[in-house]
Amino acid sequence: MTTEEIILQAARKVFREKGLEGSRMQEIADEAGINKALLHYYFRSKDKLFMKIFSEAIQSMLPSVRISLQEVETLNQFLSFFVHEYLKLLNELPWLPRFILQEVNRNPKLIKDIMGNRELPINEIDRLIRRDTEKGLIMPISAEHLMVNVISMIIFPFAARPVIQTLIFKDDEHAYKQFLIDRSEQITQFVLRSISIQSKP
Amino acid sequence: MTTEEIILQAARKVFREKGLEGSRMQEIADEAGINKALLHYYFRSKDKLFMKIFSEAIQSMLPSVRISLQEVETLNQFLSFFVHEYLKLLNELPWLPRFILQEVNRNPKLIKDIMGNRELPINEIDRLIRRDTEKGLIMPISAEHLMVNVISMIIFPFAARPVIQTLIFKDDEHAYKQFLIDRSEQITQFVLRSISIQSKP
DNA sequence: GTCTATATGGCGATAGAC
DNA sequence: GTCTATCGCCATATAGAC
Repeated sequence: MTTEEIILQAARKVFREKGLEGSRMQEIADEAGINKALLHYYFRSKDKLFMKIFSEAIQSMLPSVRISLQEVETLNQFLSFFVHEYLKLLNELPWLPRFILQEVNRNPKLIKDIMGNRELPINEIDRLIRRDTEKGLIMPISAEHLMVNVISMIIFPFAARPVIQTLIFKDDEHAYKQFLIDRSEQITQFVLRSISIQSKP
Repeated sequence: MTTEEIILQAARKVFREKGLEGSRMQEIADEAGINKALLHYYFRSKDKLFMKIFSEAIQSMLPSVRISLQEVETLNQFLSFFVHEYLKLLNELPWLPRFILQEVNRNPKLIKDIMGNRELPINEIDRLIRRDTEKGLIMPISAEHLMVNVISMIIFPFAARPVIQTLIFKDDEHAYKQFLIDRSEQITQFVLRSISIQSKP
């Protein structure tokens, strides 16, 4: 492994845990087992090194919605797929929402700089909704509110884990882990029940 | 207004926007129109001043759930009330979720120190659910998942405003404000449709 | 490329005059 | 109580030997 890659790995770990302002170049150097000056030799400044790590994170946070939209027939299929895939990602990278929100809130320009032209294909989702509404499969609903609802339920428990764990689970870590395991199933059911036209006994 | 209150007001503004590590004592002093040394005269240290501001914020974030639980007959009533009251609070203090999450994620001990024994009355909500389930009014659902769903949908658009505004609303601020106005109605409908037993044409 | 040593600046905090 | 001046520390960044 090259020195550059060793530095990046150390920087990832430290920046994730402490953010830009909370991290020290010395700590990154220690983590990488090298000297502080080498960091500047490879990346010129702390800000430049941070931006490398941060844009990596943003990239992995933008899920392949487009792909899933193309493979899908109904809104229900799309939503099940979206929830499942997104939660799979977050279970592998549970620190992602915290890291991104922390830095973006401190410096909102970061989003535009990095995300560039990416955005959620609201129009296509809206088309799916209307098609299924006309077929009598689902109730009409605003695409924006629907997607914000779904995304909120997926991400928030990761973004606010310490608060939720204390406030709702009385700091029972095991209960919280089980909660996260059930989450995919629970969100999907919750959303589909809300938009579906049902007639249950 | 006393000097102490002037300082507190300046500190609120600066800490809210930049967090503990992002704020400078000099900036607070400038904002208050006084000298840096006076801050230390009144509050000894930056940390002590910050904790004053932060615990204020936490207190206002804990809504009067208990009160609304006592005034309520059915789960539907409770949820409508809860969503409405919470969003009313956040519309007055939209910076609250960002501020709290930012600091809590950096230092998770803060929650326990400040919130002390407070927690969401999950057991009472669970009792409400079971009562209405037996009456055939609603479907059975986990109280934890239900409340996390509701809280997520309420808070997340405030906690992640910059991201959502860019990703979903293409930075159209007017559209985002209208979205927030509709939010209370939309969340309530979304939740009640999901848990209710319906038979619609 | 990698190190040691040092420059440079900024910040929290304190001393002490008024 | 409020100010000016300054201490002491720590963090980023650079100079320069190897």
